[in-house]
Amino acid sequence: MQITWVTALLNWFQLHQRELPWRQTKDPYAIWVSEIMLQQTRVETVVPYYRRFLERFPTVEHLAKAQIDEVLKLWEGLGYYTRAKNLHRAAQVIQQEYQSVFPRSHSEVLALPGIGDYTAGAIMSIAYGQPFPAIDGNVLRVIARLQLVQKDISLPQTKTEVAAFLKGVFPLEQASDFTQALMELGALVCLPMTPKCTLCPIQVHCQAKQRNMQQELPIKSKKTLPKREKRYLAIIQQGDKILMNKRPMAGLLGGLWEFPGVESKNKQDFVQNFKRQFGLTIIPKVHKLDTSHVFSHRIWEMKVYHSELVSGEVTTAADLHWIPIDQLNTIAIPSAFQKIKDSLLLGGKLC
DNA sequence: AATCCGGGGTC
DNA sequence: GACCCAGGATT
Repeated sequence: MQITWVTALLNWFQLHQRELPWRQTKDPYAIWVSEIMLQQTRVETVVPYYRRFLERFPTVEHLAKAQIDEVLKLWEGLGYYTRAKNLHRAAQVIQQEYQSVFPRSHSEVLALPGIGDYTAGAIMSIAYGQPFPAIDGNVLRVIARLQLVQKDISLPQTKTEVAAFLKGVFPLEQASDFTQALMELGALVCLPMTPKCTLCPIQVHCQAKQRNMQQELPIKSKKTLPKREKRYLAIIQQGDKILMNKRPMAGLLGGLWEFPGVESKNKQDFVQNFKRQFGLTIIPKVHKLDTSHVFSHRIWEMKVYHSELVSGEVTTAADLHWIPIDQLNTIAIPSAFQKIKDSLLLGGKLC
């Protein structure tokens, strides 16, 4: 009996898997938290966030009763902040609908906010040992090469076909290891640009390698280029305090804090838009610094002005607060503004 | 099916 | 710079 590629992969995983904090548990809550953090985010980035999060919120109930602001603070710098909000909401659903016991069925897990096909499959297989495939970027790449999938992997249909293929080969007694092994192979060996085929445990089964097409696969359509946005920011100080705006919960960087700013063409436009957005009349005084921040679909080119507050009534659209400078580290500020915050802290009060 | 939603590592 | 990463929700 010839050894199957599934067995070869599982054997390789036993020998070469990394020691990761979420591999020391089968607690579905802990697995869930790790999978949400790992969405579009590298393992090394996640590890310290994961440890802090599980220490602060060791169970669903701890998370369910937390304030969203504290959850966002723990998520600060990790990005895709909707993940944190959905995690929090789902914890409350689990508390109320399931008496704080993490649901066991695929349909119930899939119905939780923030859990899609991938994460549902990952939880079902990794935590519960059930044969549901978890198809992420790693798995799509591995299978595209193994099976010579020459369709665009960003098409939903391609994912459906990969799911059907995986269901047909799923090892029923080792569902957890199989799911993790596929992703681990993609992360350590079957790399996007320069796959390490000589180290690959399933190289003899790989159709792409047989044809020397590893570099061409998978096929992925190009994403649209990010839009450039000119953004003017106001640093407004009164004594030891600085005026900060809490962004609306929905949308970009929702619920996080910013130095109040507006998209504007030029300095005059800045003052006008600022008045419209925040209800405050300001005079930009000192051009402190220029900085840019790249998002997936947007580039902010920011001009930062120390500004004088003249007058105004705060609009309901804004959520402005005077924050003591030594308490800036207690609110959730996204990476886009960290350079500005640092320059403020270094520069002291009168800059 | 297309678009929005972050941030950081790598080459 | 370009590419990618343990994707999901919305329209």
